[in-house]
Amino acid sequence: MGLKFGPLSGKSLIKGKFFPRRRESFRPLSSVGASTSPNSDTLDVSVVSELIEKQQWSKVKTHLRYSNPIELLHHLMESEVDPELIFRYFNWSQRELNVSYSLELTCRLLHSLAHAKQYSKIRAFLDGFVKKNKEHSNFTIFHSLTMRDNTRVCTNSIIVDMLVLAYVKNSKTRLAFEAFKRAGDYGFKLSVLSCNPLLSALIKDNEIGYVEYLYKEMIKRRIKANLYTFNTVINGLCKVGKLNKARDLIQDMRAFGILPDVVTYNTLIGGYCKMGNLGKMYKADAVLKEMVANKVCPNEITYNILIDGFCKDENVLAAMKVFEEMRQQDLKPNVVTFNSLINGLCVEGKLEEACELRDEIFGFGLKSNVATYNALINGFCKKKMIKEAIELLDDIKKQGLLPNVITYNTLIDAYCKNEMMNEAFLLLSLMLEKGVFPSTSTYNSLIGGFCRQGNMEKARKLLAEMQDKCTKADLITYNILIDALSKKGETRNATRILKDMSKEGLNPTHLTYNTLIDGYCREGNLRAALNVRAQMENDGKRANIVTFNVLIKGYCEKGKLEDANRLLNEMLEKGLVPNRTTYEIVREEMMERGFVPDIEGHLSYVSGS
DNA sequence: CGGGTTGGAC
Repeated sequence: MGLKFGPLSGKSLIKGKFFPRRRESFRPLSSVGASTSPNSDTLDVSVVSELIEKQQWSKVKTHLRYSNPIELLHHLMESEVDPELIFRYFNWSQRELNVSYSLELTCRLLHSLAHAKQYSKIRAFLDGFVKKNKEHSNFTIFHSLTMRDNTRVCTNSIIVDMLVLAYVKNSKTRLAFEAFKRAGDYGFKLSVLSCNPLLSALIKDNEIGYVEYLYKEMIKRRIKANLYTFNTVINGLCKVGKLNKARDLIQDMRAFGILPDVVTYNTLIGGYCKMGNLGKMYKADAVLKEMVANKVCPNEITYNILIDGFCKDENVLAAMKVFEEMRQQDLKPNVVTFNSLINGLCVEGKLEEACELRDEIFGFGLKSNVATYNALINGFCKKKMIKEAIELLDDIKKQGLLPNVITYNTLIDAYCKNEMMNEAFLLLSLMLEKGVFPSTSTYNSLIGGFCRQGNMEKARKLLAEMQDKCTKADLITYNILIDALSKKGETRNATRILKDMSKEGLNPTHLTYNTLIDGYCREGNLRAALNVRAQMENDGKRANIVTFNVLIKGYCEKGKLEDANRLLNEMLEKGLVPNRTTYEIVREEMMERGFVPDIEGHLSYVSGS
């Protein structure tokens, strides 16, 4: 391997301007050995590398009088110097001499590190690199990686793998995803080791569309998916309620020779438990049976998921049965188990039983935690027993526990819902005093409180304040504002908010659109209401039962009963089943005015159910 | 070569 960059004396990149060569007048004060005496303009690489190894940086510095740092790096790389030592010099010179190396040179160093299997060094470098990197796009990075033909695609792939991982670790998921996409064009073959964390990050960001894309792309590129990959993707699908797709994936994994494990089934059971619909626990139970049939043994987490599911279904009795079964299986309940049960009792309003259960935790060799108290506080708040809830705040401290953001949010929300805004703000200052940072939920409660009072000015002010503090407004924030404005008759402003949220990259839901449609209907502006419906369907969201109810009511109130009847028929054609609200509208708004709608036949069914 | 999946409270 020849010196590509020529003898150092001839091709100084900085032309001696900043590192003037004063061969005659300069003598080092000390040196490692006789040969280190800089008496020629040829640099002895072995000497410099020895200095680097001993971390004698001031001496390395003296050698830089005869060459510049970039040349020295070139020189070290052309010699057989240990890449780890070169890397040390690279870091030191960047830090202490403020040298900035070209991307190409940096990539060459990464290659030699990869070749020497110094992977942790590459990871450390890339971590720092993505933290501060503002000037290099994935495109330029990939370009630099492939510049030299003496490198292997496989070495590059490892580096790109680690780059993706570094992006993910530094919460730059968008860049990680972009790198993944581009990697395919460059022929880099990524591995599960970066794909799996990327999948998890995308799920955390609610980017399920990208999760599905990534999964399909992995199969296409023959990146070997493993059990974690499947479990992660299944988790993503469950999070957005795509349970059928999640189940299909279990078939996919079998086709790949990977068998579902306890995590797979727990995830799927959890997915069913989190659904809001009726009979969800029946489906969750079916998965449990399937799991056992496939010889996968339920663990503590399986039972906790089921117990929580039944509790959320307001069926503490069933939850208690599962709890008993759990103990029969010799599985130990933990504090999560109890918290779920306590929460279930609280939701059913059984506060005494909930408190009793809290007292039993200790007997199981367990200690209650802040979540235990949060569940209780929530129970008292929902019964409007705010004084008792506040007293629990003292109990938390007595137990040596610390209230967290959820504790404060629960109480602030209770104050806001009971029009006690002053108390709510007192708690806000208390939490700030204690160093607990308000979350989006905190602001949502406060904004909701002002909206309830019809004080839109203060609500908007809070929205601005939260954005100032980098607390992101979420879907709920916008829904609250749109709802309040619609109900106040400020539909124009509500529409403006809808536009704002889209600008923020938040997708309006059925609820968002329906709220706005309701606002226009209340104003009697049916044309605008229909426009919003069209916009919603454009957005891929089909009118649901609420949409129709709101519109039908709007038409009835304008006396346009024929049009209301037409909507009723359309609703049935679309396979939507009228609910109680539909029935009430038809009875109160249509039949009392002597109008008999076509769907009369359906009504007896609805009213009877 | 390295990383990673499931459970509780607003």
